[in-house]
Amino acid sequence: MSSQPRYAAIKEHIRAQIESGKWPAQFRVPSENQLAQDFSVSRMTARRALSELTDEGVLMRSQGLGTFVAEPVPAGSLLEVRNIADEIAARGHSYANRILKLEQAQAGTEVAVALGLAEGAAVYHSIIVHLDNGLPIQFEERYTNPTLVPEYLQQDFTHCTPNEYLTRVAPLTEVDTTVEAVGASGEVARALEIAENSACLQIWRRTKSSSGTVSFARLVHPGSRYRLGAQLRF
Amino acid sequence: MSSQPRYAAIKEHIRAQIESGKWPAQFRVPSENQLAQDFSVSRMTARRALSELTDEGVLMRSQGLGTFVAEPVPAGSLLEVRNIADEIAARGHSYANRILKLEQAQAGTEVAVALGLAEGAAVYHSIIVHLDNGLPIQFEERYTNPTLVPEYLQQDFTHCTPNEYLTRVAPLTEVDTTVEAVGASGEVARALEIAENSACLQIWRRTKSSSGTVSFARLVHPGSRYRLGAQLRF
DNA sequence: CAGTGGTCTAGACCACTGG
DNA sequence: CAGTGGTCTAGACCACTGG
Repeated sequence: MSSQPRYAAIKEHIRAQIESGKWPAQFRVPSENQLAQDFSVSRMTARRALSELTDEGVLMRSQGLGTFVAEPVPAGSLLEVRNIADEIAARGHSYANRILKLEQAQAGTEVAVALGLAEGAAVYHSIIVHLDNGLPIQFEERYTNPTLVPEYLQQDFTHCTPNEYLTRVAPLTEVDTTVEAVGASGEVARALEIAENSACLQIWRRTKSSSGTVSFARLVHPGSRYRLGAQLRF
Repeated sequence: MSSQPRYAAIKEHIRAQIESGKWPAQFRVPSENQLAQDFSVSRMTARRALSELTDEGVLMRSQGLGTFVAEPVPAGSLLEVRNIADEIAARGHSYANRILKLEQAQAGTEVAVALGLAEGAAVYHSIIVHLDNGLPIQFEERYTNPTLVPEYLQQDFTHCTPNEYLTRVAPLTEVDTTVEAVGASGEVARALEIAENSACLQIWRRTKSSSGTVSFARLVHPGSRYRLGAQLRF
């Protein structure tokens, strides 16, 4: 509960003000000294909250002037986290999936780091293949933090994707995305019904809510059947 | 000269060790206490250097274990159009390129549609391979509208990338981006020095300025040598 | 001038890892 | 156990901005 560091609590408070609209873009946030007084912490701790939010693009700072709420980043559809079932439905196609795995597992190094857990800690592990008009279009391997989403294994993912479920029970506050091209491994090739080593778009996605890192997913799409798009305006 | 903060000097020193190869990936870097002693600073200042490099993805830290050099991951941004030469320079690597083509051509159907010209109209066509530390990292094929950028063919692209030149002469107002995975064609494989059909990240980019569609580019990256990343916050 | 953020110190206590 | 990183304090001096 109160295991959260104090600087994190201050960050959360500031985020909440911005999200509620109480602090719009260009709003001047309290100074380091003011926050230190309000939260009964040292100035260095208040400063850490402001500095990290600045690094994250949420705030802007100017020496002698103060700290201000930054303009929200414009994001194209490439950058939204969309639910694959909705995407397929929007194209007027039929959606279906195959649940290949849904179990508890132990976190390996990479998963532990991504979820902020100890190596070997219990995690929920799912592998689901999503079909567009009967054709496999996404291989979704996902590791979920059991502490934050204890009911994960009990869900019926045939009618509600993990993405849909997770965004409902743990609203997203932050998403890290990496996109790369890889050749299909044997496991992925079989699941997607494509040739081994054929080019695939692989997306790594780490989703966080206010309570911590919720989930870490690898999404693999056959290169021939999927594209990501975005329109940016300046 | 000495106007540089001390934590920045420590960061620079660590970066130099990594770039010179003296500290390879997984190498254990000196502890906070050790650095504090070596540089005659407080632990908090040494810590700041390590923390910032960790946030930047250069180092990895584990409580009780130590701080280690991270695996290098070149990552472009999904959110902005960056100049590949700047990206490479930002990683502390050397940039070079090979100009394979720079000529006038006739627009095919796809190019004509993308640039909003008639089929068969004159366009400028360039193919340039960009190298990161001597390793091909991007195959850039670009079609440019001669009406909007008449001086394109006269540029010296060995020292200024097309991207850099175009953003200078025709400031961007809009960019359409599509990302997909493809197997390398023979031409691309030869230029990037990779095996044919190996997985590549292919980016289509149409850039517009206030006067119209300036340029249409296809950027192909070896899957193993490039990633796109984005951090989104809500 | 008072207030702001930027840097820095010399301590402290804690959780965690390995031997 | 000694060593590591994670958090935090209560001070300090500085450069910068506005009034």
